[in-house]
Amino acid sequence: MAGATPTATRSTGRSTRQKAVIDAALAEADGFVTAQELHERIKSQGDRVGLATVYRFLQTLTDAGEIDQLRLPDGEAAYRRCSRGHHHHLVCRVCGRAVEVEGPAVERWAARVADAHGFTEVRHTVEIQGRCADCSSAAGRAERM
Amino acid sequence: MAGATPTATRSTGRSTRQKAVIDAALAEADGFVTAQELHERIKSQGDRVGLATVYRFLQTLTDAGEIDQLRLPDGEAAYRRCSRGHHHHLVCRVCGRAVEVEGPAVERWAARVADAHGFTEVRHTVEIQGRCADCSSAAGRAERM
DNA sequence: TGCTGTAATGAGACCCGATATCAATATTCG
DNA sequence: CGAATATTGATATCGGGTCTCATTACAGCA
Repeated sequence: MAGATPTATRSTGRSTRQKAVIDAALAEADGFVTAQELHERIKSQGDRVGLATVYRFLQTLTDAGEIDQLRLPDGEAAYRRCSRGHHHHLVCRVCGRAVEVEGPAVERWAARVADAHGFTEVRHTVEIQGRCADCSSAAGRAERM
Repeated sequence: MAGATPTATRSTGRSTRQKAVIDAALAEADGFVTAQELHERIKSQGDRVGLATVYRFLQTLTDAGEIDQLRLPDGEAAYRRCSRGHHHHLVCRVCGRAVEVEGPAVERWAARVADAHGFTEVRHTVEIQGRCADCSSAAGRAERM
């Protein structure tokens, strides 16, 4: 654990202790984490980083394209280190578990459709929500209010 | 056991003037609208419906599957009347013009991906944003402020 | 190496979307 | 018609996320 990543200097501004901590916590986090969760995680590690800084750095990383941001069903933002370039997410609306999926077909479709309508500088958002296997087999529709 | 919830048709409850107004406003709105926009729209029509009621009814309709709820990039919730015909939108990020597009290929892709991961009760959201032909030929960088 | 300009930090105020509260009101049904 | 109760709505409240601004720390320069 002590093996703090050397934190390579990125194009995200000056190198600071806080950025290194956030970066490491993000790396350790398996799956998606919200800014608040990340903040808690850091605190429980004994480190101290302001919540605002967590939000700021996550935003910076998102802008730099180094992490991926998505919205949980309730609108809260979640982040994850994105391994590859462009991909989409399949999110369980019950437990929030997310799976990264790729869709070359979708990319082509989007590009084709946009082009056909004369649109440029195109970006698209694809979110698939459902109920994952675990949440389906379990008492899925126990209570619904 | 216990009295199996009749559940029959837990429609949208009693019929009230407010629900009719919201429903009508939702029908007039072409594309997506947020709860607040809908509330404003209703007020400017001379009708009076509480904001809480707008939120409540939109939630009810969403639960009943009569409208679709999606999240705007900033996390705000937007709603759209869910017509039997499923389609998506191509939106110009400059002038806001929207074009309805269909994508059978995307539907199949989404279904296949979800199935491959064991997800059920799947729904998906696809939004394509770009700069339309008019806004491309015109001023280049008129980013919003 | 020490100094200095400036980006970065952080505690808390603040913003705003969404929900909860609860008395008053409207709707449905016997 | 009148009772039972679902619904409404003004407002309080909640919570995620951003902004402010004095303080701190990084990095380049002499």
